[in-house]
Amino acid sequence: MNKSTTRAEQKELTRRTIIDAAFRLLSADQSYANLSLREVTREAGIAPTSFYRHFKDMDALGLTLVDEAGLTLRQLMRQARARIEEGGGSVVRTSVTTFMEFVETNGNEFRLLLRERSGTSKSFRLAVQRELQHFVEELSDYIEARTGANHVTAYYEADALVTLVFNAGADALDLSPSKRILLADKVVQQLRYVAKGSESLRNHKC
Amino acid sequence: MNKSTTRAEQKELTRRTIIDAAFRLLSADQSYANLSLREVTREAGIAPTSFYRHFKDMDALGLTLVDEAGLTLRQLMRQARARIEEGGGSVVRTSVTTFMEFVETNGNEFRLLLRERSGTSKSFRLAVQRELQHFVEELSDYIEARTGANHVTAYYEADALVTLVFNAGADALDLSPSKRILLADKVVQQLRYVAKGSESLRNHKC
DNA sequence: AAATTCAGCGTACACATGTAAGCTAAAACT
DNA sequence: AGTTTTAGCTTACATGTGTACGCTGAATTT
Repeated sequence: MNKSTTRAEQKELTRRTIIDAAFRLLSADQSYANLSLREVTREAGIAPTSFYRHFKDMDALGLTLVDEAGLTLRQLMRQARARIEEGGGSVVRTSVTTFMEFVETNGNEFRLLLRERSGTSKSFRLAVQRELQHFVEELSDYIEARTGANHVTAYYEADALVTLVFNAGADALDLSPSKRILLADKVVQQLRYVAKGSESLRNHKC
Repeated sequence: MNKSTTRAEQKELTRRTIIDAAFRLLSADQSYANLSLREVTREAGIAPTSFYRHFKDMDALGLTLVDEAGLTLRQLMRQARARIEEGGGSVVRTSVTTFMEFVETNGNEFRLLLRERSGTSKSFRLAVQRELQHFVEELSDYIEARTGANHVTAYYEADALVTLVFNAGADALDLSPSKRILLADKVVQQLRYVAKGSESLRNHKC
């Protein structure tokens, strides 16, 4: 325990190298599911067997990636909320724009979440679900506070909103930038339907 | 060209055997993507190389499966519409119930669509998209005729409805029957938000 | 009856995979 | 200074893969 833990430091560094390598290998044509341990270590520049010094197996690495991707997304959305509080444009529009920016600049992180949400590993599916649930709950609280809607209603509404946005993100992946704008317009409109419909069914007047 | 094409018949029969074998191998734990040619032929009871007598490669088989799954779904929904026309309960409720039944009884067909929608093959993604588009357009026409909404509005609304139902189906896959009922309630409510919101924003009165 | 087609098979090969076993050198601890 | 720990390496093996090649016998055509 002398000056600085050079050993542990190096280990952490290699661990990061592996994680970064894995992210780098994800693309439209390669999902985490068909990514092999050897590919990852090749990209990371280490021996295949060295992988095990850092992760129990590919599943463990995958769950780490899901966590990181979720974290990135959450940070971005928090940033969007800050922009909103400071009085920037419409809540809906800003949120959608931010999310679409995430999809555009972090396409492979998003693809990971998107694909593993319906993948063959239950733990992966649960991990992604947890990330999404996070957004639904936050949004639900926001709606409840803002509109005074009852708990269940707010939750249903938030869930629908998140679902629509997430799916639009998935669609965006295969679209040209110009068509993405149209897509954004579509989803903004759809979110308004949900918000308005929820409100309208709440106050049965008229 | 004598009595009956025994040769072509047999070929078609084997083709079906392969298709059925492939469907049988799909499950919560196995996606089409990580299904090997050899696994399929083993299940079908033919030699690996015989596969090529029927399909160019696994992609060709996969696209066939997507088509068949889409067809099954479409038939079920048509049947639901018949039930509705005959005056059975709510349009929304009946549609959701029918879809949920499809997910329950044809889980693996649905999983195929769900997974390949975001898979690594663009042609698969497009194939699934086409199936979904089919529903959106049909529903869009229905809404336009029924409510007199403008073309774009009806389309946006239909798109949102299909997205919500499809996603609920995905969630249903990992749930117990009792929780599926709650899920169905949720999605029914969400669909009503969309319908009501769309209508409400259309007639700006009140 | 003779010739042709072809669905299905067996063999074979080159390749990629996950991971077990054991070594090494440097870091960390005593 | 001596001992222990350990990140990373090399080698090795068993297993699964896609598919090329050529055969066979029966169905079909001539």
